[in-house]
Amino acid sequence: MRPNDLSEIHTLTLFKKMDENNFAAIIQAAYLQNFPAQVQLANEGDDADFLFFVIEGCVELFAAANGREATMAMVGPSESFILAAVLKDAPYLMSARTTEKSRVLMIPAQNIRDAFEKDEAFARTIILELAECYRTVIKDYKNLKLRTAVERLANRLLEFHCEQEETGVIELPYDKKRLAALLGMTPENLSRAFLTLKPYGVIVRGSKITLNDMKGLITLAKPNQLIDRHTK
Amino acid sequence: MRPNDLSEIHTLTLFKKMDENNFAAIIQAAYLQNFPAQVQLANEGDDADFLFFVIEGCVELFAAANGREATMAMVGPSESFILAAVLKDAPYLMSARTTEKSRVLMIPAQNIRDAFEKDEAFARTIILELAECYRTVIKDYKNLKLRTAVERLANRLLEFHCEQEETGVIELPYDKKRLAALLGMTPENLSRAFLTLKPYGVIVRGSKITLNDMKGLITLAKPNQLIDRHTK
DNA sequence: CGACGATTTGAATAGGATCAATGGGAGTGG
DNA sequence: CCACTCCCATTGATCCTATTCAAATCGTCG
Repeated sequence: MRPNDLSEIHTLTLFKKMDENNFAAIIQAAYLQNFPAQVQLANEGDDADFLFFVIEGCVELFAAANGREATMAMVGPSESFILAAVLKDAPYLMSARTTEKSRVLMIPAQNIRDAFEKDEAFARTIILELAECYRTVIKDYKNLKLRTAVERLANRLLEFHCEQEETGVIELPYDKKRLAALLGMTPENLSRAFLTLKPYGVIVRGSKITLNDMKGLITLAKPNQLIDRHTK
Repeated sequence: MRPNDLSEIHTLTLFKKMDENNFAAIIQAAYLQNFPAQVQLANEGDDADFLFFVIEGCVELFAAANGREATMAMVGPSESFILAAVLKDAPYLMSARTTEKSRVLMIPAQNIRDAFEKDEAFARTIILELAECYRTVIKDYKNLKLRTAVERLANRLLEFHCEQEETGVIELPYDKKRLAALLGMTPENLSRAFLTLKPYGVIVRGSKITLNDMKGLITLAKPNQLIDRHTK
């Protein structure tokens, strides 16, 4: 592992306040790997062998049952995934795959559990991280239960806008197929939802989306602090 | 607070391994109250003032937006709710109301946060509790995304059956309106879903449900360890 | 008994899903 | 550089599920 990588990893929320020795032990056991797109990193139902962090790139969390598949979340740089399974030493509830070329940190689950036994500060940090993850899922769940497909799309566009430069132009961070799955609809339906948003100043050209009527779009979307990540 | 109540509370997962002094401090600050049905205990958006435990009865967690309302979960005896908001000192993401006469333990949020700072064993217990809550929501989310309404109902019936005596007869623990909301459908649709299950041996009489064809029902429901609470 | 809310049933509608077919880029190989 | 191919995305048509609105029925509690 290069020193550069190491210092970057040390700035991850989960490790910031960690005791140096424990951090060193974890790093020693960890793998930092580059993966191409479409590599499956974890498989629903398997025992939790690793805790993962996306360092660069993007990972899709998904689940399958009854011949259907659903995208549960997209994980971006500096975010971890499947922390709960690792802590509980339980099977993964979701599978994970890269959606693009990605650099991923993998820490053996046992090392995480050891550290959490030994290192009090680490345990407290984990709590806050877990609590945040929990609240995020609750928000996603509310989003799905309380909004129509078009509303979900509108709010997602507003989130992308906030995450990016707020220039009025968005670049979709992954393809529309995945966006559709994430929003809980089919690709066909996503296309139609974009059409529905046209009167609200939403212009689609490939993966570039232009928002010409923020006010109108916001009126339609009714973003909500208790559902959406972005504050406004 | 009566000694009986006290010992019962001490057996709650969260407090079992807690240091006696810290436990005493928390109990001293706590309120154990009886509420009639339909009392709202927490309000979405308010700051988290209390951590709640249902001791007896039942509490509905719900959320509202855009003129719609969604039931998120039902909380039964010995279970806590809104732990994450309390730990993060953040606004509640859900509201809570009793659905029947209930006995509820309320612990001021600050006392929980203090204990979590001081008591290492408590902090570790909280992690496992939080991780479990997290996994539960993920399961609920998968349930909603991967199953049709009828499948959700069938699996819920199987869960009730496991929670109760497995005698082939279920007593619904709350009214059908709420069951429908929990399953993400309208009451009308729930009625129709019950009709759909008739060929699978599901007989409805008021709040009593008879399951005459477990095998058939299970074939339809396809219960799944990675979604449902009951194991089989 | 009467009133009210809960539940069921019926009919019409809307929102999404599915199936089928077409258009459009991005990458490959000549 | 261009043609080809493949996959993604769009569009159209149809189907199906679930919601909505309306009305009847059932049950429970005063």
